[in-house]
Amino acid sequence: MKKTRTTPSDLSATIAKNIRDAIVSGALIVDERLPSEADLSEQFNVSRPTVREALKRLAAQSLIRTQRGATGGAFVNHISFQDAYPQQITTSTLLLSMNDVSFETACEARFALERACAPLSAQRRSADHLATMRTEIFRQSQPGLSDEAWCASDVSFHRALVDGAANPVLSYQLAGAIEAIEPLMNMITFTARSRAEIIALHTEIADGLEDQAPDKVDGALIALETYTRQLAKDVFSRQKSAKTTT
Amino acid sequence: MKKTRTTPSDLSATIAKNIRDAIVSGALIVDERLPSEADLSEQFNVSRPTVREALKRLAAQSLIRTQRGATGGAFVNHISFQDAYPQQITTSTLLLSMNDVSFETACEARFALERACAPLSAQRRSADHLATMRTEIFRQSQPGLSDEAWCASDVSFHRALVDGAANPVLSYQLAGAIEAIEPLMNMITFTARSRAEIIALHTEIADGLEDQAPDKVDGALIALETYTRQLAKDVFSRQKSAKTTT
DNA sequence: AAAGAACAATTGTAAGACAAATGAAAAAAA
DNA sequence: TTTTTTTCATTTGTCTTACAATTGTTCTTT
Repeated sequence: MKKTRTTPSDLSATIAKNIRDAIVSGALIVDERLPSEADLSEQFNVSRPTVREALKRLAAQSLIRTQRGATGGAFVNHISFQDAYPQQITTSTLLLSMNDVSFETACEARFALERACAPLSAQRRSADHLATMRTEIFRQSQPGLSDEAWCASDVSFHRALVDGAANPVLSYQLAGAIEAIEPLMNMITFTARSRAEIIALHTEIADGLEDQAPDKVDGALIALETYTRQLAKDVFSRQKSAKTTT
Repeated sequence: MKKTRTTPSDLSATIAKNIRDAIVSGALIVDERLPSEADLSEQFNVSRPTVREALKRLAAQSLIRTQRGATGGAFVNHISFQDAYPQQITTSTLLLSMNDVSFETACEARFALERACAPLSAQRRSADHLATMRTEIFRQSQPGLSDEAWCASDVSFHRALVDGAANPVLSYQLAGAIEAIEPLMNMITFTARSRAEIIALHTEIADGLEDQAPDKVDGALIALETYTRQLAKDVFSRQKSAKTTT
């Protein structure tokens, strides 16, 4: 071994970490302008392309934004919950698809989190949230609704429930769980019969929230979870038997 | 306007999105090798530095890893929950610090999520989880414990609770919530008196889990939330009065 | 004084070069 | 023949230089 090699021979990663730490620790505050790429390359003793690679890493995490022109540069980004949603969803989706998470596990997590929101939502939900849920229930009852549209409506319904809790931290956390699991849900809610059952439970949930009756909502969510898991079990066993007969 | 300008004049972002979509959609599978940077720059008709900026964006999201050498290149990464934790925590931390999330809101979310895990944990917690919790409680009872060590121990305790639910999706979601809120918690748990109270509640939680008594755990968590919020209120009002007298 | 033109600063992109790593193939030695 | 060494080709990591595009500022002209 020639050198101690504390650096992982990846300057752009090192520089990115350096700047990221400065942002997280508060040394760089929101909307503050970073030194220009030329200045940074001098400070860190690297070339401009290397600095740029580091900045792109940070941009990928929405930590900075860049602007061209005379007064341009890289600025510390204000990360809103809105901005963080897509990243959260992308990561959650990949985590589920790459780690052999069973439907059971994903479903359990999703409903556990959603049930955590329900009491708060029953307490605070606005007329808007209730209206959204009623609208989505109506949409779901339309016979011609495509599977994709059904799923989108289902997501909207449950997001309204979660948003009703009026806690952005919860909404953010739940967004990943609900949206990432939706593709898995797609497979099991395509028959008219299951739709009718789910609509009935959705109605019970909306009623419970309107009446500010957390127990009623909780019961409906438990029923919905049970029903969903039963449907999934049926679908999977049917797939298996179809495979053996072929 | 000269052009339609669908491209935001940010080639590396466009290329990154292109490849990211291929990964998320499953067109590129785990451990598959991407074309070399030279090939990619030909395919996308851009220079190699631009391709590299795109790849660094993906690397920042842990979507790919790169390797030098003859058989090297960029490979689609297998994202484990373990890998995703730090990103989740970084993002959550910044979201809290940048969005004026009140302590009340953060605290409410954290305990709502944790209480969602508690029944599952009471059902499935292993001896290991219980042992970890007992160990941390013991550590917390040591008089000389620094504030930092106390907080770290507190995090370990609650993570053991959450991990006891044996649901990686829940553990992942909670990691962000618990760890990101910890800095806020730091401010309020520094007196011996509050430590003693918290240790008592921790013990109640551990007992409840050991006895597989979810209601007992839930009660203790509610008490802990109430106590924490009361402490926070006291600290803030004291800060305010200190400010006015100065 | 107002409008327009030139200017300067900064990021975005390109091209070419060399260094470093690394596996594979070829050559040499046992 | 088998093992070790050497060479080599491929690929990423980094640097240098250059130019294009954008945009606020300053100067000039009307």
